[in-house]
Amino acid sequence: MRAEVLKLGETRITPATKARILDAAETLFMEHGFEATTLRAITASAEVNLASANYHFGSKEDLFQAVLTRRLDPMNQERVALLDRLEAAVAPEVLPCDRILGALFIPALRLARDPDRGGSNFLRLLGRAYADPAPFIRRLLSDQYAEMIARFKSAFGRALPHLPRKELSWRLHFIMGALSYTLAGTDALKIIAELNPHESDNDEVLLRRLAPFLLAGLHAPMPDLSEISRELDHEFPHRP
Amino acid sequence: MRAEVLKLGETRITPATKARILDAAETLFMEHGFEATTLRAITASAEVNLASANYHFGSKEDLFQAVLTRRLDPMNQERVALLDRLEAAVAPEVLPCDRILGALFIPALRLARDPDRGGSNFLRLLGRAYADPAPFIRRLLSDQYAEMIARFKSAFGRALPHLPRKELSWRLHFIMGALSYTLAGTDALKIIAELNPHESDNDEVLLRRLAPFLLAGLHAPMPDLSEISRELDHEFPHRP
DNA sequence: ATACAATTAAAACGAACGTTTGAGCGAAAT
DNA sequence: ATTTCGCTCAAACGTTCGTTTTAATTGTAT
Repeated sequence: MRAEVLKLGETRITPATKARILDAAETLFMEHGFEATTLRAITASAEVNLASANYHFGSKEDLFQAVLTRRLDPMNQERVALLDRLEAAVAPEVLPCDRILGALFIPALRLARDPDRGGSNFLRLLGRAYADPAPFIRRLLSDQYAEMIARFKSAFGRALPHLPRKELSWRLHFIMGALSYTLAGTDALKIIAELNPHESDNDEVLLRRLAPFLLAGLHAPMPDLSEISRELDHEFPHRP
Repeated sequence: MRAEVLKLGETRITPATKARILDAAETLFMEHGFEATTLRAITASAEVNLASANYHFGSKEDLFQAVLTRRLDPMNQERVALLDRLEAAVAPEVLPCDRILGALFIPALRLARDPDRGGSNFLRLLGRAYADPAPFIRRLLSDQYAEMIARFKSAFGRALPHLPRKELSWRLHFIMGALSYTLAGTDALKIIAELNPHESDNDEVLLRRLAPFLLAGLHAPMPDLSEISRELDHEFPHRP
């Protein structure tokens, strides 16, 4: 069938076709999402034959997975490695929240600044994938993120020992959501917010703005979960 | 062609078909997204003829718009109306941030608790739509949100006079992002966070947790946007 | 040179999509 | 009683999708 592994002694280089398909797919998946992107558009953009996509990657879903893992896996490994080093540097003291957040953000920033690794295109694709309802995408992200999230969660748990574990889980959920949503860069709301889209901040400045916002949220007091409906029922007695 | 408006004196009731299509479309669009949901699945679920969808709504995009505006328009009107009343009640003093956030959240909570208005299904659909790259969806949301966002932005501006307008725009962007992402309810990350998905919080408790988180973010200190690359270049001198 | 496996190329496959058609129906209007 | 009109229905339209097939081409080892 297919053989991607080079046997010993062979000098055949990896064909450019495969990389061209990955690059084109990354851009088009980012622009239009998974369902709305066709293999014909991808192979046309990559200037390769249609059948090459199925030959090299199997199915469209496998291609999407390849596009995602190519960049996401190394980035998450960087995140964990950076967190390890930062924690080791201050041991046995606990690493404060802002440094932990840094370990989460800096690898994303570095990826955004490196055009050879997809630049901000890939981060947008990642943000979109977060909100995609397709089961195989959710499974894929779960697998890719599980380790990293667990590692950061325990780090945050040490930095915020007073915070109940369940509340911490939710706040991490909010953080990952805000991060992915921001990176997805739906420009519709930027325009709403009266931001000039042409002189708009790049991803770097954007994450610099997001970090203090989320840091403050992490240190927020516990929510009052009692008397849920009081305010709710009282605010709207009648139509004005 | 088509006539939805009843002439004077006519007593013909609105056919159930139209509502059945809207309800089925709401659920299916929520579950699978716009592209992956077919008109055949919608009409089959609604137990109506396939052509009925095009007859009543024109195109698939128009149907999606009808599903969205049916609930979103009234909810955003409620938000603005509630904000007006809260501000009038404390005038001439400025309304504090937590009350403004309440005006943003409470109508969403009320919608989530009302099964007749789509319950939490619709909020999930809304969250998904936020991240959808399709241009017509982005245009649609821009139109639906523009007024409401502008109104809340000026309210927050009065409550946070020290905050630069651009920073406020971004924080509002983060808030709407976190809100929609949370409502979208991608369960993949809930599982990651080791939350029991079966005894999971409902939308009401969820928003109660989100509100203090975002409130703290609003009051966060200004980010330091100088020396952007210092930390970045320093953290990774070499591979370990 | 010959054999062989990897890759590309062109064409076609069946299925599923959004949409349209035209006949038929029942109730209101004339 | 007949016409009109909103609506439903089964069927088909043309297109496009992901994938497969078959043949030609390439480069490397025998």
